[in-house]
Amino acid sequence: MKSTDTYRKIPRQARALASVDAILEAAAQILQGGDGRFTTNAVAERAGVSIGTLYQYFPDKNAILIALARQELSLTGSAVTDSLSQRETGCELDERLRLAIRALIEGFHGRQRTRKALIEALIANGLSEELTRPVDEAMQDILSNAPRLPSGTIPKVRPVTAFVATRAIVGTLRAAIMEESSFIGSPEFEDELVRLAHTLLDSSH
Amino acid sequence: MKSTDTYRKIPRQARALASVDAILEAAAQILQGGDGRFTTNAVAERAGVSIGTLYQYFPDKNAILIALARQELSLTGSAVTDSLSQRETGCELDERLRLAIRALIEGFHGRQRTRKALIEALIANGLSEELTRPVDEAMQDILSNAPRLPSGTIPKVRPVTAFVATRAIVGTLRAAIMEESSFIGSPEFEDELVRLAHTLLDSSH
Amino acid sequence: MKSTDTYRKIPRQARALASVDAILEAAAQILQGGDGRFTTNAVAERAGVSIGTLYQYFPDKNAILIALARQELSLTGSAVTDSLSQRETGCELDERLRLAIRALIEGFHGRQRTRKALIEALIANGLSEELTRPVDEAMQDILSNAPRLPSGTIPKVRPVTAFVATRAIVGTLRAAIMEESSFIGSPEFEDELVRLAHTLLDSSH
Amino acid sequence: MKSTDTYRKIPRQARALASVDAILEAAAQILQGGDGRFTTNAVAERAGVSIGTLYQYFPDKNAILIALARQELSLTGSAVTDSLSQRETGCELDERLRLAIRALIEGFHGRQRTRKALIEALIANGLSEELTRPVDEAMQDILSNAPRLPSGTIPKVRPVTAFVATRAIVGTLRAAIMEESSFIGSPEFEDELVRLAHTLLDSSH
DNA sequence: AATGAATGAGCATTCATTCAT
DNA sequence: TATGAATGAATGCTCATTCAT
Repeated sequence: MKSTDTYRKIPRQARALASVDAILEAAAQILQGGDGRFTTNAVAERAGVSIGTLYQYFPDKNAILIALARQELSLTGSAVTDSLSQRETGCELDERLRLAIRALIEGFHGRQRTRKALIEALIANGLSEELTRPVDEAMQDILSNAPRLPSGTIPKVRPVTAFVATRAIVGTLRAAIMEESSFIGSPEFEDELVRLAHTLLDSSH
Repeated sequence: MKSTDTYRKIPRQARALASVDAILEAAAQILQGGDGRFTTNAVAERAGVSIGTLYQYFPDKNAILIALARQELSLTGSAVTDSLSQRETGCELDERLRLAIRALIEGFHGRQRTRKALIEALIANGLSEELTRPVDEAMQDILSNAPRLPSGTIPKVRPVTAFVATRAIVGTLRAAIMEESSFIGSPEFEDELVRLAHTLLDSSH
Repeated sequence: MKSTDTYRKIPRQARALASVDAILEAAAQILQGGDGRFTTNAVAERAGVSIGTLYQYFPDKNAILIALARQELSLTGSAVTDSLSQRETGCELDERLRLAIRALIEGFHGRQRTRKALIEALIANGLSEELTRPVDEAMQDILSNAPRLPSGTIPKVRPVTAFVATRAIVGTLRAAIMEESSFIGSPEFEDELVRLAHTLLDSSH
Repeated sequence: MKSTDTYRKIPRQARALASVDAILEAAAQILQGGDGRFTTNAVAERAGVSIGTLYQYFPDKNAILIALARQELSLTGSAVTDSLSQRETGCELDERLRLAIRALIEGFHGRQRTRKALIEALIANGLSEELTRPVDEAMQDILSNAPRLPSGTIPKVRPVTAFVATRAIVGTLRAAIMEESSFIGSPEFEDELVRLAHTLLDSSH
């Protein structure tokens, strides 16, 4: 039922690349539509591609979902770790943290309806781990490569703490998306999340 | 698309009540099974009841899911608000908060696999709001009936803060369940959540 | 599939009669409603009677339909033949014919929606002969007991002619009902049908 | 409830056309069979086609019925109007009328059992208007394009008259089919209908 | 007699996937 | 490579009818 390989064949030619892109874009659009119409045939049709071609590049329906999820969420993870691993001297810890949170919010912000549908679709197809994995990886990354405190010491963060902190933040963001909350764009929302994030670092005291 | 009424007819005879219970129990078991076998026919069969009987009490498939969700999660919400609204003199704020968190964790704790599957099924069937609603109601409840601070003043909690706080806690719990994390039973987990919860009350400073 | 006996048991007690009446009335009402909700359970419920009781008096669903059809259409046939067989001297043939047509129209006129639904239901349940039979019987009746012409001779009407004449008239009425035509109440409509009926008698020239 | 579009997709390949034909032919045969077995699965099976293929070309069960009805009755309407609109000089009015009636009868004549079942099926599925529509259109056509009288004047036919005339004729034909009457093939039957039809034209006197 | 809970065969429809062209 | 016709297992749901109470 689960597809381990995302792509059936690596598309080499320009034409093939265009097809894959069209398929993913079509998938995103249909997801955005919101009606329960996310079928392989519908995706192919919207992509202007035959259903046969679709199956040339994706072994099954889930593969499309996974590919789309990776595309949509990859920025997110890297943006956060990038922000956190910045080592420019002038950059205060507080500021770096805020930037990371901001990157995270922005990552989740765009194409909100698509993301909501994507999350639902992933879960509906038994691929919820596909959602938690990147979060966990980011967390591991942060833990092993944590930003130094002003004192220069590396904070010792317990696994539980890390778990709760990451899930709390991502869970809040996910809830905001799923409930189509208008908070998500506001500065107060960012403030609250930053405050939440401090929990992570303050726990080492 | 959505089923507003959970039950089609109120069961009067003992026989009927037994049927409804059997159906819900069968639903829980099948969900627990984890295969994508949650079909009305499968539920009826496992309940030892005909498909017709099933539909005598539930207007459609979703209604079963909703009824099960309410049964499984109702304790949760009320347990929390009960804990929070305790006004025994000797009971410190900290203690009350901890009790509320504990109630929440315990509500989510039992039958973990069933709950995970239930959550997935609710989302897969477009009923994700059924998950957020009780949380939101609890939040409203807390907001309008907040525990007094030691000083005797009622803390003014902004909506954003309340939103973030509730979603952070529930999001963490949900993640713990979905990832089948072993943290969920540990005291440290509870500690971390309590610390998180303080964020809500401390925001009025 | 077809029910030859309309009633399972002849209701003797007042209570039983009331039940039967209630059931037929409920059936008529539901038919009138027009939504495809004509189910035995729905009829029983509307009649304020249990489904078991319904089956005490009607062997199957079709029996209800047939009983209702006979009740609704019996007047029609007899009214026509009554009109046609009047032998009062002062009554001109033309006048008698008009009265017969009028009786027919009036028979079809009331409870138009119910009749339409009844016709549809009868056909849908393979009971279309239940509709044609009374017409045919009336025709036989007329043929063997035709009104005398002014000259005192009995007109010789060929079977084909009788067939066409009766079907033309009833067919027109039925169409008017099925199409919910507003013509059905107008005097011109009556005039036209009378003219049509003359075909029958004039054919013997 | 009603299917406005008869076809879901227009068949392009020869294979597809063959499928559609097979489905319609199978539908006709099953209808002819007379058992209440007109199910989509039965049609597909008899057509030697998978149920999926059936639904590729027909949006729902009713669409099959409608398509079949149009195929079976289309000739009818056009044949009549063709006959009526003939303007060859040598052709008398009487003759043209007779030809029209003959076309109508022939249209209804063939495959009598299929037609009976088709009519029943249309009505049973709430598509009775599908039966009256072509008649009404033909009537409108005749009204606006009536054959000239010998005198050269265009007869003014009142709507009621047209209604009664068309319904009388079609109603008679329908009755003949539904009752499986043997009259339908006889010359006398045609004569009677022609006489009936004269009613329409003679009404302008 | 009346009740109403239970039954289950049966049906319309969907959609991921294949494969001949 | 691309196409799209074909597949068919699978599913949600209805409703006439029975029978224990």
